[in-house]
Amino acid sequence: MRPKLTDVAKRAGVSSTTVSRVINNYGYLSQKTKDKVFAAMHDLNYQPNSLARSLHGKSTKLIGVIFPSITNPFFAELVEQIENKFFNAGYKVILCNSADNKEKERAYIRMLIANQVDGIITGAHNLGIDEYNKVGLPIVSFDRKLSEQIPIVSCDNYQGGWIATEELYHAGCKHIYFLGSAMRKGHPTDYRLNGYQDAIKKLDLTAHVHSVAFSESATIKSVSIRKLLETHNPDGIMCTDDLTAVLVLQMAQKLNIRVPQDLKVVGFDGTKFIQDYHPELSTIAQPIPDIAALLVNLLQQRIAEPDKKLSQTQYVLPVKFIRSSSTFRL
Amino acid sequence: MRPKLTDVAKRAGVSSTTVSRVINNYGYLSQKTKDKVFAAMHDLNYQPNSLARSLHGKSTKLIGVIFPSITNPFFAELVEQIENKFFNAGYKVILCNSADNKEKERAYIRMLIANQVDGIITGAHNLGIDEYNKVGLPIVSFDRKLSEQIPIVSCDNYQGGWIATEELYHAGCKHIYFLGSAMRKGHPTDYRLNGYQDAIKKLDLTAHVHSVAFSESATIKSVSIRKLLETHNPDGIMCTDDLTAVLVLQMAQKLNIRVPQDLKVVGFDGTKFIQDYHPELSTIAQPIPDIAALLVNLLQQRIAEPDKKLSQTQYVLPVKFIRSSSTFRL
DNA sequence: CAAAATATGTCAATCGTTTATCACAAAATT
DNA sequence: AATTTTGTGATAAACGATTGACATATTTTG
Repeated sequence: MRPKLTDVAKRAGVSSTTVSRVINNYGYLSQKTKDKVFAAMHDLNYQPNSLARSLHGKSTKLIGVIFPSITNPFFAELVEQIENKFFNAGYKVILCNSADNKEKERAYIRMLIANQVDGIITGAHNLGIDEYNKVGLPIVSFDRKLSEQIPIVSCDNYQGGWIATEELYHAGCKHIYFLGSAMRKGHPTDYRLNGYQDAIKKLDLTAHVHSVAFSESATIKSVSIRKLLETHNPDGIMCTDDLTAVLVLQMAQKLNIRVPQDLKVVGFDGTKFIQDYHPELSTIAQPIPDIAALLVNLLQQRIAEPDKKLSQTQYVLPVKFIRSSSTFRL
Repeated sequence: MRPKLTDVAKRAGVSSTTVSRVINNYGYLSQKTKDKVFAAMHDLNYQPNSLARSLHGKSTKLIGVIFPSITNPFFAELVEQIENKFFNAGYKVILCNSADNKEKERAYIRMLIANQVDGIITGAHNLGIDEYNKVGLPIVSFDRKLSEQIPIVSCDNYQGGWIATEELYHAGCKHIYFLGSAMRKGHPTDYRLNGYQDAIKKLDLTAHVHSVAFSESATIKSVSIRKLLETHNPDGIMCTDDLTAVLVLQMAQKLNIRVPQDLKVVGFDGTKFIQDYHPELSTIAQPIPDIAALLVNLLQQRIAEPDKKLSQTQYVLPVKFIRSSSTFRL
């Protein structure tokens, strides 16, 4: 059996009250007693049972982090940074992969509530606003409006769409296509689409929106991309994410379309992973470390003062264009 | 305040004992009472406090999953599958990224113990055997021997190293290099190296081991790879992981070395990610779904019967060679 | 119709820790 | 020498749910 507080007390030859005082560092304590107690804790390899502490009222220091998946490098990097920052702040992260599944997301939220987490960061987008509203816990959302009470952090998706389009134009493209999941109401890619559309209008070009669901497999996406490349004649494509952009580059090579001469491609996300392993791709980079830091800070604030009125509900962080050889001949 | 059991009882007009009986489904219960209680639970959006339940003796249904990082697609896919399987079995996963940091790993283990997790799956390799031995919890290890009491699951690393070498040889290579992190005692890549060395010996070739630390950044690895390609003259390289292999392909292209004509490359891991986004890479594929399933099953067994003698301590799963255009001209 | 099975309630102990209250010394300060 | 500060202990009530013991209905069954 795991040692408990009374075992430590016995071993140290003090009362259990004293041990608790040492652990929680309150009241009057002599250095001598502290040392004795710490020694006993060490000898027994004692860890206070956090269930019991939390049950009494102390917070659990547990955070639920819900994202659709972690196999997408963007989410992986974001989640890893979030996890790291929370670890440094003494929190533990329960990983929840919602897998774009409404039921799973709902089940996760129930589970998180049951486990008395201190707060939730969610980057999943399946549930309705009302469901999130009645959670009754500090929540911070990534990239999607959930309710008036829930702060949202995102990059400047609109600006990203705009810049990508403009960059393609300045690189000489006249037939610029938008490729990605379009028209899922409230979805962040919508803003990227808006940015694209407005830029196209300003540039006096025609908009071409080619839709592929974000959740489709790479193979299916590739088929759709092949069709796009073969039947239409794009000279520029802005993709709503880097992985789709990589598939475009792949297909272009297969079809002997020269990049960037005949076709220019811009991605979106700009993970460290893509920069390392697909340095040829021009992309709109989201500031992942900043996003993670802000999400974590905001949630900690909400935890500290749950009832404080939100001074701001939207936090939009700037994106950065990374120019590389998929748009620009070096 | 979150509703508690007594609130449900009050609302349903029954005793708290009855509510508990409904929740835990024991004793005699009429359908009518059950319905009333469920309705009350639903109305109040009640979730039993799992801290209290666990404190009483019920298990926490929490599992600690420790891996160095999740930005590596291999770990991401493995962790995602592990998380999924545990979710389906009613467990929650606490994500622990050890970041190849001994102190962090130690801190995580203490934290997991304090949180009364039911068990741990670890794919991190920093701590000594004795530290893992005194954890006193069901543990299953991925790819590394931790102690006699801890089952290990891994793919057949030796066989993988052997096959990769043989495939390069049969594709015509005479100067086959081993590229990866070598010589970290007890590390899984050692077995891959052994496989390589034994195959080289059997084929009457000379072994060339080029070492790059797994943990180095992509840029530093690339510098090392450039040197390898420029100063030695490999016509075949077996890499200890796919990402390193991708860097080799990148550098080969930059140096105008034709693949597979002048240089053939084999990776290791064979994630879905690499197959989708680097289909040109030949690789030794680890059976990720099987590994995940086995890890989860074994841990569940250990949790169910912690004192049962281990019938087997090593589980080695077969690897599969995936032939593609980095070794074979299509 | 008596006995057994079913259905619900009351009460109290328990899990391991926190924390408040009271008590009592010993040490430090007036 | 009297008072305050400091250090420690004993006791008990929480936290929220579980569970066993026991009591008491109501329904079913032979």
